[in-house]
Amino acid sequence: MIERRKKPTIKDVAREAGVSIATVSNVLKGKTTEVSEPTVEKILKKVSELGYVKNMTASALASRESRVVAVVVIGAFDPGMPLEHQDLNPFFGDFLFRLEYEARRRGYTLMLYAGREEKYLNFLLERSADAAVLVGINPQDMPSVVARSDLRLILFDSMLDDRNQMNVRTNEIRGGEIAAEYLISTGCKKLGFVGHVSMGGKSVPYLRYSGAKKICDESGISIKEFNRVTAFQQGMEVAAEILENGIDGVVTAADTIAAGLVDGLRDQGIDVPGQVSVIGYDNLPLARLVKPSLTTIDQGLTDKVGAVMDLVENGSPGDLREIEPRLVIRESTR
Amino acid sequence: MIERRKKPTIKDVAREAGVSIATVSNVLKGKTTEVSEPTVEKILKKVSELGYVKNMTASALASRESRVVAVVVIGAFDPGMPLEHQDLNPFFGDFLFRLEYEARRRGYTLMLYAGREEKYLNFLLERSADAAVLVGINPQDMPSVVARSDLRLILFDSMLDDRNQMNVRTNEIRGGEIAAEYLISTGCKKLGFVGHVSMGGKSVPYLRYSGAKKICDESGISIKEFNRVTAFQQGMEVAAEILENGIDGVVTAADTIAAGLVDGLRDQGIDVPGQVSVIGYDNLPLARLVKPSLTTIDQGLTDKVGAVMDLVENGSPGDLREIEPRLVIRESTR
DNA sequence: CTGAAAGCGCTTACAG
DNA sequence: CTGAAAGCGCTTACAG
Repeated sequence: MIERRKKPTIKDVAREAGVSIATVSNVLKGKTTEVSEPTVEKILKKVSELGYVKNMTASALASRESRVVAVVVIGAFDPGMPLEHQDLNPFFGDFLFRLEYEARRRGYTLMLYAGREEKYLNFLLERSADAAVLVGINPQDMPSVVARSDLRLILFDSMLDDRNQMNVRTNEIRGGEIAAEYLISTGCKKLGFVGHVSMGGKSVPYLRYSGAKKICDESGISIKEFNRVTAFQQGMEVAAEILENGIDGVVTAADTIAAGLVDGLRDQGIDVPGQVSVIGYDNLPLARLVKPSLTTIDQGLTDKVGAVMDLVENGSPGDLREIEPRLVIRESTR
Repeated sequence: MIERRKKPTIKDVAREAGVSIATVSNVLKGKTTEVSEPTVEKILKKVSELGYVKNMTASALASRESRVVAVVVIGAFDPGMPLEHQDLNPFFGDFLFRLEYEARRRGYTLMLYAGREEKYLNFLLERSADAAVLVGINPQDMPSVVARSDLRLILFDSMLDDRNQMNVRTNEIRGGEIAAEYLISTGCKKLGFVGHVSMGGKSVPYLRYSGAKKICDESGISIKEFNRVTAFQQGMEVAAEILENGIDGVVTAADTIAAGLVDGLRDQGIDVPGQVSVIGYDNLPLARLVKPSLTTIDQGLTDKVGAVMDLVENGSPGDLREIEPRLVIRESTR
């Protein structure tokens, strides 16, 4: 590399300003009440003259505060699959960029981990983040070592209540209820639910399903579940089964599935919403964009991301922030 | 927080193993040739007994190697817009997750910056990353301070040649050529190009356009440009203009635009590809998923991400890795 | 109000 | 083959 001037350190600033590095350090972190006005001015002047920027690595080591938030997303991306067959749920990108914005606004930087389960432990332990956000984590994916470390752990959309962790999620049962209520109110007589329900009570899709089922039971309407992973393709493939079962209203666990289902139904010559109503989940940007645009459940992502950062900054073990979902009516329902 | 055992340090390992911390450090970084077999065994045993994990912050400070790669993505996300109107190009998510996988495979962690231009300078300077990947950066977005710092800079899909930086990109001109050649070979008589061409020769869309134009000129076929930002909505809105101009083959600068255009054309009762052929760019997962599925230009993302990490590890200033694009034929062309 | 000094947990010549 | 010591660039009581 080309010869370059070394980056100035706090020592350089101190020397130039004729003060000690302790004083510079105090000024830099805004403890200006403890330092006289002229000294502050002198230091700030030198800081900008020299183009000094604090070395966060050194700061983190000394203060034990890194202002880094680790984000762990498991299973969003399957390295075993060729890229062209990856079907990354756009939710993860939306979530990440939105969280990054909120984090930076508050002076934090995001570190990303998106590998497979077994290995995120080391990542969390060796990178001294102030907090870690675990997205969609299952109990079996959470090594007890992590649960016991002194890292602030924030579980996002996870079904793992533990008084040592913090949780942010949407009221998923209510989301399922809202979806079913709306379909029934628009005249649907036989409902279906498409999502990854096989994992039972601890999974998000299952909770959405159980909310929908509760409403159906109360209304004397039948609901049939179709166990499918969150992916466009899976939604598409389930279309035939929906028809065979004479279903006229479908609650899905994700907009991606719903978009696939709508396409699948259209391929079979079925009119949506004329013959079958479909309701998505998440209110992703794509929900507006597909044809017909999707009626969906907004999971309140903006609020959730804010809640995550609130907990990063001021949360206590056991804290739970549950956001209420909201129905967004578009064209895929009657 | 609950009372917890402190994390063991290299000192604890050294004490337990009865050696100096220097020896432990050597063993941990695989310099086992310099240490006797029994000592290595003894140390490794204690490491796993104590559950010792290296503190990368301290390691980075001492060695000046953080094994962190900073990723800077400008303008993918607009914080000023409400989330439900965000139209984040899924490309960014795909790119990020794919790069994360490749980085982790090689022992690196990703840090993300996705804010606005002016502020990424501090981020880059205060977080001592080993290298920074700047995605789709324009000359005016690159402060000279960054260009001059001793950070390894890798420009991705950027049009900023400088012998101090490294570059990874697709041969964009060739991509445009391939697209136009194919449309013409299938019988299209009048072409259109939709993309953000207004920035001229230094922008990626413009290069794609100029490749297409070159082929058209050689074949005596006309091509009209439609200046649109990369977004589904924009593709949709341009449909009417395409028809007014009697165009029967469209090259686009992105799959998202192409998907919007196809929907827009269908809304107007036009058959794709029967009446108008449309060709995308990027070969995103969504290109397979929309109806009709998109013929598109694969930009070789897997190769590009590999090239990025090659440069992070072994690149020299001025290095350029240019990946050749590839035509992927699906249903949106004749 | 300001500074000297110890310390954060590592790495790196260098001496033996 | 192994260890003592200095140092990375900060922060933090504490003394004056």
